[in-house]
Amino acid sequence: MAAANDQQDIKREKILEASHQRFLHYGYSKTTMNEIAGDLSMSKALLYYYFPDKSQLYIAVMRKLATDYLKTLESRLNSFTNLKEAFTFQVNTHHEFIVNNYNFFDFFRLNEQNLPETIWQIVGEVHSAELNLLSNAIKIEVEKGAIKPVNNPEEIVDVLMDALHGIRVGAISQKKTNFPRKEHLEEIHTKKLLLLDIFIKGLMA
Amino acid sequence: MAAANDQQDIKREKILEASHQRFLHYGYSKTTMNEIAGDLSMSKALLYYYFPDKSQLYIAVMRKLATDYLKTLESRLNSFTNLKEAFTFQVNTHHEFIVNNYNFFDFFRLNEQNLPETIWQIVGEVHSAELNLLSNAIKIEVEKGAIKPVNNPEEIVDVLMDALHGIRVGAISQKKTNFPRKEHLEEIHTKKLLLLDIFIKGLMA
DNA sequence: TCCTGACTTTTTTAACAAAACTATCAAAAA
DNA sequence: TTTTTGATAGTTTTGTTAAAAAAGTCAGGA
Repeated sequence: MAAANDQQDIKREKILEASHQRFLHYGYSKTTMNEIAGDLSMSKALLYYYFPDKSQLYIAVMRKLATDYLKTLESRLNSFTNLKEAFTFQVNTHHEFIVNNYNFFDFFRLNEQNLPETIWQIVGEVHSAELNLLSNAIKIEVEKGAIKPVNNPEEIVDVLMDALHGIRVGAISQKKTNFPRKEHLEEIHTKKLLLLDIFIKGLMA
Repeated sequence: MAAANDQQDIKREKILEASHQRFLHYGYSKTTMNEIAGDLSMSKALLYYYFPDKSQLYIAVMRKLATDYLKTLESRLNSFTNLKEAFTFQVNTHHEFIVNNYNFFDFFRLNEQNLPETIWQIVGEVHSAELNLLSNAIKIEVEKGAIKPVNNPEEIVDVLMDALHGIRVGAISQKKTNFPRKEHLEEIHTKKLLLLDIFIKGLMA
């Protein structure tokens, strides 16, 4: 029984890997179930044996990415001594995550409206996990007496995350697709670090 | 000659007003040239005598709004004694502007991609005017010795404006239309003031 | 120079068929 | 009994066309 499940899990894992590659290179809408099946030399029907439908498959991949991302954050975030390092680590990790999976998220760029609810659920989970981790970092600093008491850390972090999210490139701030282009990610990252620097100073003040 | 032009200008102004009302209530795509002409009891053809086409008409209205908005900012912005008041005034004025013209901008919500280039030009102009006004406010503060020297005020203000722009509502930060709903504007405004508060402190530090 | 009614051109909408893809299922293989 | 597949059913996307609506033009009148 355990062996059978192991086998299943391995196969599920293989499917997730192949799907991830396809989604990463071609995005959601330009990837067909036939292609994924073909990559694995299996029939399309088998995919449906392991996953209920295409969107669930995509979501499973996304959930895996999200879990890995959060694991990375979690493992290091409370090991930092000062607040700035912790936040910088978050910004850097986030940047890396986006760069590495840029095409994967074409789903968001294209389908901007009406995405499956589960997607937003994952986004929400990640967001609140980040929010928890970061506001916790603030609380620890407060307890250590490193910064003066903050009445609502969650609110602060929420604003900061929105602000970071708002960083765009170029003078024409809201132009075009709202989703940053890949070639701008580095510039955006730099601007985020600048914002973070000022924001942290503002918190300490 | 002057009289003739005055007459023309008055009529142009009337057309702009009527168009503004229509665009404000019904948005760009749900407003027809026939309706605007009807409001003014004139023929549609006359509209085309004064404006080359519908989008130019819309743009003219937008340019007027932008000019008024900037005039408001300009007139008061260098009369403030401290930086925080100046920036707060900007945020408040911007908020008011958006609230008062919310439906006017449905053009942006719907047509998200491929807007006429001129629109982005206006957006760009407003953006850089704001950027100038605000970074000037910083420079003045520096000269007065109120805050310590800043090596690149424009960059700072650019980041701040992006950050403010990024403020969204609710935990699920990037959900839905990317354009805030009207009922969320107040909450967003409050969050912006919070961000501004921290940011300014960070600048002073 | 300002204005209009009638006209032309372009865009939007609706209906529908063809193609592409998702999803299902009975049955074969392991 | 679990895993796999070929055949096929169902759905979404794409392409086509015709009608309606709106944008845009123009010759001519005041």
